[in-house]
Amino acid sequence: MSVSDYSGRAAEILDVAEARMREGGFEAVSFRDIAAAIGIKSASVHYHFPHKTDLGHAVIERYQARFAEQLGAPDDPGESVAERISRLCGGYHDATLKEGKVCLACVLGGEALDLPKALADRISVYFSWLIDWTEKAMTPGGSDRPVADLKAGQVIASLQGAMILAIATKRPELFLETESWLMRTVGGSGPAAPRMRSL
Amino acid sequence: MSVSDYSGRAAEILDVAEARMREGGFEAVSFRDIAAAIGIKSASVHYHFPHKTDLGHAVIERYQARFAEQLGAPDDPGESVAERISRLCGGYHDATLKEGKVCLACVLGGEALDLPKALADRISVYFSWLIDWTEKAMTPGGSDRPVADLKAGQVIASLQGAMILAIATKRPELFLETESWLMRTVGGSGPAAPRMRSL
DNA sequence: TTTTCTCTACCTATCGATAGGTAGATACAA
DNA sequence: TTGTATCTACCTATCGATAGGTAGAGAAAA
Repeated sequence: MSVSDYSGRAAEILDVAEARMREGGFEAVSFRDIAAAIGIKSASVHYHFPHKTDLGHAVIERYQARFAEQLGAPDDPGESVAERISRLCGGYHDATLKEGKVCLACVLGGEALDLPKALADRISVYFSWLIDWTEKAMTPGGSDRPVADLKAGQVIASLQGAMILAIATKRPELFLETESWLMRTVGGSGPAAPRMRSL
Repeated sequence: MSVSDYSGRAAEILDVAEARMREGGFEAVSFRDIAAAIGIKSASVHYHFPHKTDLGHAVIERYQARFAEQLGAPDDPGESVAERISRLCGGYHDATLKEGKVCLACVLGGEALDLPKALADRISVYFSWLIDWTEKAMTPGGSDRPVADLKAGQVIASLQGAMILAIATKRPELFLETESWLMRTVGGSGPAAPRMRSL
């Protein structure tokens, strides 16, 4: 049982908090909003998450755990680089085009300088973890150096930046062009044929 | 006299508002904060900018005008692509490493879904303008198609994303690797030799 | 005298947070 | 089986702080 397994009310609260956070950042989350959305009182939200920082921290923690599960292992030798990068892009793709929202870390990263220190630190950890995953994912099994003349940080930066542009301008092609470019550039040289996702 | 020429109190107010906005987004700006920072009363801020949306709009307007001046013409035939892209990167470079803050559009873009409509629309216009500038800048004089297998939107997305990563993780190299990659990839094939900025 | 700017003195709404209480379930001993 | 205790999951009511915004007076320059 991980620290990020929530059920019942607590999970409902985190769902609403995460959605609000991805729309307007940490300051856009309010105990009253959450309570009203669920149909309880704000004091009950405080029962589950005493301080706002606790709530924010739990949201990020669960978010990363869920994404990690979705991404899977970055170093499974039975898998091609293309398959891994396809899963990475898929996460961003769904967030941008299906959910129509920017990813959590993107919003919080933008306002990191104004976040409670605990949250700013947690976001920093999230980014480092994701870059680390991507670097491993870009390294083909049996090799010791990543594919492509592109660092893992650049891959993540491209996805995040494209996501913001696409959402803010309501022009999904601004994300799609980055996604297909990444699949060509980073995912194109794995041992297995790139299995393109349906776009 | 442009709409973005402000002086005296109004300019002071915009300076503080812009700084706060770049740290914590639109919601982090408050009339009381601004007034206290300058040494006047919040009602006086309302005199210059009646509503918060007016203030936000003026900040973006002035921000774009200043950046446009810094970028110069994207189609001066006497200039290489490298020189133009170098100026573009330079703007982001200074914001990230000298000012230590994410750029304005980046923060506001992240919370675009929660912004007053007038501001969300204005940010969208800003992004479209910047992508347009970059597309022109990537097209060498006398040619009709851009240099490099990279669209203008991807260049901006990379810069913005790298900026967020660098600030949120306090790892400037995450920005620098994108900057030098862009100079190699996009700026490297202009008629004049790429004049590298001091990094 | 009119315009420009800043002031004092408010307003209402909302924020995160706390105190204190309660209904219901569970557990355990007499 | 009854009485006591404890825990969970909420509740109402309220706190001080802060948000954006307004009315009207005062000062100073044109």
